[in-house]
Amino acid sequence: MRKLPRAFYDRDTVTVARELLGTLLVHVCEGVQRVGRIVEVEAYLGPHDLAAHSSKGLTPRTRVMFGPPGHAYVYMIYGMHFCMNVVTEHQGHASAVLLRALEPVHHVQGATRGPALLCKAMGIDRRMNGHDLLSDELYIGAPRTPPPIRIVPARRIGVDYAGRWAQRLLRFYIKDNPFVSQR
DNA sequence: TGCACGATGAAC
DNA sequence: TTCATCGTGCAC
Repeated sequence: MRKLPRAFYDRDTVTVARELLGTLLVHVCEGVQRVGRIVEVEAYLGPHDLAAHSSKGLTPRTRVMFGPPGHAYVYMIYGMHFCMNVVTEHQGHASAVLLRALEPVHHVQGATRGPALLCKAMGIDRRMNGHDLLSDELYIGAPRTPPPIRIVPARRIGVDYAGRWAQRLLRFYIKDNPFVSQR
């Protein structure tokens, strides 16, 4: 499988978010290669985006978002779940794409509709925070023959506190795909 | 040093 | 609609 190069991530975050749809997330964990097709994502544009964690500035938690593109930003939410992002754009821009739902492809067990369920099913936790996505353990690949897809823009989930930023259509999912999260 | 709250999910 | 559960960021 063709591993997405650094240059893929080092672009406009909305472009990266849209083009991530249909690609394959791969995590090799304890000898097991888990693969899932990305079917739903959200773009977080940077410190000016009040829904983005990086809007709090450079802190120990948001450090990875401020780093170079093509790395995993994994954080704990509600004291019990993990969510995975892909860092985008050049160093210091502090933007990322949240992976919200997967379609199981290989060695994926359990529900994958929702950012925390996705991480659980793929075996991704805080240990993967800051991990390079050009590594052999965790990466995203392009399918050889990507099927045509229709992309639907929507409001991001759970960011009502972000004022007008909550209204922006920065969530994207594959139309009619049954693995897109409900809500 | 304390405290309110969250890019969620599941149960009721 | 409520709750589980804890790291973060910010107030004091």
